[in-house]
Formats: sequence, structure tokens, C-alpha cells
Amino acid sequence: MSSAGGQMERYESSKLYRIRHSMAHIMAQAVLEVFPEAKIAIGPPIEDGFYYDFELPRAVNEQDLNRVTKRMKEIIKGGFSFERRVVSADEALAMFANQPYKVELIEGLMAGNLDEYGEKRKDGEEVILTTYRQDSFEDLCRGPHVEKTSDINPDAFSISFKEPAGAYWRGDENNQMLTRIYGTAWETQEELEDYLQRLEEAKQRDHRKLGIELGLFAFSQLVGKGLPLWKPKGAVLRDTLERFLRDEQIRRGYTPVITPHIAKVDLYITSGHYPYYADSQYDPIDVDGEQFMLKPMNCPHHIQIYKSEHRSYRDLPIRMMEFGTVYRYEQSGELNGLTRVRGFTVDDAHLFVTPDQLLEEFIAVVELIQYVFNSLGLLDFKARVGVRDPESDKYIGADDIWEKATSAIIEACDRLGLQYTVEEGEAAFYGPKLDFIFRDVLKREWQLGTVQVDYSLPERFEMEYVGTDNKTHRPIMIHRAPFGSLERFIGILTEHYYGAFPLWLSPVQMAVLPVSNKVDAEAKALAAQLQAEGFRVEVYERGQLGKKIAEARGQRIPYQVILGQRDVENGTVSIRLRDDTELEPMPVSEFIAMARHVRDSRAMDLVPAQQ
RNA sequence: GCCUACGUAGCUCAGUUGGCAGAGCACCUUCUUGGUAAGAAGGAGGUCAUGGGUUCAAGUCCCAUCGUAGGCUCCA
Repeated sequence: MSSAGGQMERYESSKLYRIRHSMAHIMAQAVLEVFPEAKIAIGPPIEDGFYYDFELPRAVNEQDLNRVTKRMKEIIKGGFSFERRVVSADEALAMFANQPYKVELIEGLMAGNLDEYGEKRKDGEEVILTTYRQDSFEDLCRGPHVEKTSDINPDAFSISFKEPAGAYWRGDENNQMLTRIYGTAWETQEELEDYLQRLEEAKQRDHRKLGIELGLFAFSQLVGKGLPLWKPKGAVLRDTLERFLRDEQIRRGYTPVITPHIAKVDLYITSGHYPYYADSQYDPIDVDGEQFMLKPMNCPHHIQIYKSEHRSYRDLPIRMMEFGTVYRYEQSGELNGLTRVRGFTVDDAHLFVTPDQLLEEFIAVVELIQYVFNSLGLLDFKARVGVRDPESDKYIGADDIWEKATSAIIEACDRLGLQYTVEEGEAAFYGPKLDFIFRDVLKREWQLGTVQVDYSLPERFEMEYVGTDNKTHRPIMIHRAPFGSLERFIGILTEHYYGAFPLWLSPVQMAVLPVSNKVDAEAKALAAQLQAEGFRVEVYERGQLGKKIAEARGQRIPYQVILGQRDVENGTVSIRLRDDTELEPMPVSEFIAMARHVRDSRAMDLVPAQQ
């Protein structure tokens, strides 16, 4: 996005926005010329481009899009001006008599003051209907547009870079499915090419592609979709992450617990999960007349552990941790590699605290999350406080409880000096939460860690502790997960690092590359020595050295340990880093010391700074 | 779940209007014994996702199912 004078220009008032908005109209005109019977819906600018939704007589193909593109270029070159006109409702209804979606829009605007997405308009302003016309095409529209079509660069847009997509009218799955044609448009051809190249790079970085190449995970039709299988290299990566977090949590006073993967439906009826989230849970299993289900969350189980003993204020805070695997029935169309699956493991913990302890414990959790992100080199993240949507009734718990929880989160953020935004409708159903949104190297945003303050579940489960006053009190729960889910997190990490994990996380940390197979035996002995030092090592025995290097590079092996006759005689190794840096031959002991230091300090660089 | 497209060897892909199932890489064997981005030759590997249908004949056309991709919807 362009910026002016150091201050971010609002996208809505930028030239790019007007270009894209105008492109949507131009595309609609071209599509109507190719498909005269098409019905047009809406066509707004979006990030990086625009779209327009159509009801078409048949599926569009590449050829259609080429024809549309050709026609769009002609319209652009025609230099038609965009003419704004204020129209009365009757006039508009007459003009769009053949366009049912436009009629619905006009009626919505006049009667219910609904905007183009079917949402109640918030500004409450009086509705003025306006249209914009270019060439032969006039569309109901608020604007703004460029002055004339020739203000647009005919070589800086593309509509066939993405497959046409189905989209529900007004985003409601009960409505007609329309065909959405996406476009991208820029001021210059270079910007267009940059954008297309960024898309290409994202494709190269895709964890689904890298996951296969690096042997991290697999899916099986027989096991079922959305159920990842961790292969040895993925499993060691995941296990390393788990151990890192487990150790860190134990240092901070957490205690591990373990709970089963199924439980009686009654547990989730009590917790409130069952009625609210019936759609996204697996159907219950009948066992001897009782209903059991795969657990969609770990918290009710942990609550039962809390309740298994009589608790005193002296026991609190209790911090229970579990890498708990949960199962959720995601719609099949939503499944996506490791980032959206049907069975995944949450790095879960539940803290049970007194009101006095809440703030301190909340802050400690945020500090843990910051520490974890820092250790992994995830530096670009922002915090979002998710609060209730006041219009919705999907939440449980009384108003004053929500207010208490929300103000606790905001106070903790202020005390930590955290930059945060507050967003309505982003709360969990039982309480408000603080989410950490991570931006990866491609500037894509991912929701990772989450912390939730919960007064509701303690209430529903009638949790208690005895206070100093010898009376029973209700604990407060903090739900939190720094990674969110191990699956999604590793998918994101893979893309962020482009498969080149820091040494401590690399599935294979070093590969020994014998220069010829005359030194294969020595290479194996060296590998055994390195393995005994606790490193994950492979020996590459196939082909000539060049081929071994090519393969090791492809596998993003951090240290490529080259061993030839010369090295054997001198007791040295020649280290090549995965970024093609070649180090001077060094004694084996020196290499081990260096690698150990890099690994144990969880450094991002493969060579310590002082070297 | 919905719309659209796709599914051919472990991986990446070719396969004409329906007419004997292919390539590169990987794998196995042999040769080569090498110093920083893929040495050479040979071999093996397939119920063309699965099940039906049309046809003298189906990888190719039709239907269903499963899976995948891009969207929509959803995301505790």
C-alpha cells in the first residue's frame, strides 16, 4: 500500500482503490457483453484487487475469461468517463428491472437501510441512490471511481490469475450460489508482475509442498482426510517443540496432566460446548446405552481433575498443562494441509486462580508467550483483545462477569505495555480473550497463541476452593495456548522459515558428505560420533559430491559436513552451510563445540556471532 | 456442506478426433572413485483414484463415490 508523508493513506481513498473499483465495473460490462443473460450482483475492490459476482448460464472457462479480458482492454482504451448520477428509487427499480440482485439491493437500501452485504448500515445516513456509467454500462454504486477508463493501465491487471469461484449471494449459504470472478489490478505492469511473483513465492513456500519434500507428514485416504500422519522427520520437529515448551512451563510452575480422548456427552452438556457447537463436533458414539464423544476441547477434563480434590486457597494457583489432542468436525471444504485439520493437538493449559491472583497470572502467561515467540524468531506479531458482539446471543455468562473478565485483560495489556486492538465478536463463547496475530515473512497474518479469562465454566461446573475466611469461593480459569495447535503452528513455521528451520528444530541437523566412497567408513564413524553428541545426523553416500550437495541443499540441511581424504588425514571437516557459505576446514572437536553452542542457545544463525 | 476444476509410476508431468500406457527425477544392478548445485549404462516399477455405464474398443465420453486445489460458508 502506498503511503504519503509517512502517514498511511487510507486504502479507501487511494487511487488504487478507485482503479480496482472501476475495474469491477469494466469487468461487469465485458461479462454482460459475453453473457447477455448474466445477472450481476456486487463487485467491490478488495485487498490486491477486486471481484464481481454473477449469475451465469453456465460455468466460465479460460476462453471466456480471455474474451472478457480482451474486451476490458478495449473499454479501458476507449477512454469512457465515469458519470455519476443521483436516481430516485422508482427510476433505479425501472433501470434494473432485469437485474433481480440489483432490485433486491435497492429494496434493501430503501426499506431496511441494508448495505450491499445485507448488513444494517451503521452510519444511519439518509439513503441517496447513485449510479455510475461508463460506455454502455450503468451500475448502482456509491463510488468513487477514476475519472475515465483510460486512467487505468491496460497492462496492469489480470482476471485469470485465480480460478473463478463460487460465492453465496450476500454470503449466506442458504442463498443462490453465484460465480465470482476475481481480478487483480495495479498502477503499473511492474507492480502487477511483483504481485504475481509474490503469489508464486507463496506457492513455493506452501507447507503442503514442503511437507512432502522434507518428509514431515503425510495424509492417507484410509485414515481419513484432515487427519495428518507425522513422519519421523516431522515427529522429531514436533517433539522438539513440545519438549521446549514443556520444560519452559515446568520451570514456570506448571504441572503436566493427561486425559483421555473421549468422554461422555454429559461433560460437554455441562460445559456448554455441546449445544453451542453441535455442528462442529463428531457425532456421539453409543457405548452400552451411554453417549460418548471425541473431545473437542481439553478444558472440561482438566476441570474434572480440579474437582477430584477438595481445594483450598493455599493450593492456588494451579496450572495444568497437557498437549491434548482434540477432534472437531470441520466442513470438508475447509480442510487445508496442517493449518485446518480434524484432529489436532493443543499446547493447552488451564490455570485456576483466585481473584487476587488473576492479573499476575495473566501477565505471566503473556510473558511466557512472548518468550516462546521470541525464541522461535517470530518477532512480528500484534495483540487483539476479542470481546463479545453485543448483538449476538451465542455467549454464556452474566454481563457483569464479562465486564470483569474484559477489564482484567485490558488492564494486564496496559500493565505490559502491549499494543493491542479491541475487536467485537472475537470472544470465545465463555469469555473474552487475548489473541496473538503473527505476520509471516510474506506479511500474511495467522492467529497463533490465545489467552482467555473465564468465569463461566467454574460457575457451570460449580468449582470451589476454601478461602482464608473458611468460606467457599469460586476460582477463575485462564485458558491459554501459545502455539494454538501444533499442527497449524508447524505448518506456519515451515512456510515462515521456507523449510530452513533453526538448528535446534531441524529434523536433520547435519549430513556427512564423503568426497568419495573410499572414505565412506570414516564418514560413518564421524556420523556416529556426532550422533553420540546428540545431533541428528545422516550420511549421504549416493553419487558424486556435487550431487550430495545438491540434495543436502534441497533438504535444507544446516551443516553439510564434507569429509575427504585430506580431512581424514588432518582430522578436520569442511563445513558448508545451507546458505552456501563455506567455512575453513576445522578440527572435528571445534565443529562439535560450535554446533552444540548454536543448538543449545537456539540461535537462528548457524555460526556464532564472534566467529 | 456449496460452486468450479483436477486425480496417469514414490515425486513432477506428457498422453491428438476413443484404437498396444510414456518421459524426467527417485529406486535396484553394474561401471565410474570423485573436493563444493545432480557422472554413465542397464533394470524394475501402472487394475490410468474407486465403482458403474456408453462403445467393436475407454486413461480419453457419461454417472456416482472418494481425494485434492481455488473460492464461499464456518472456525471453540
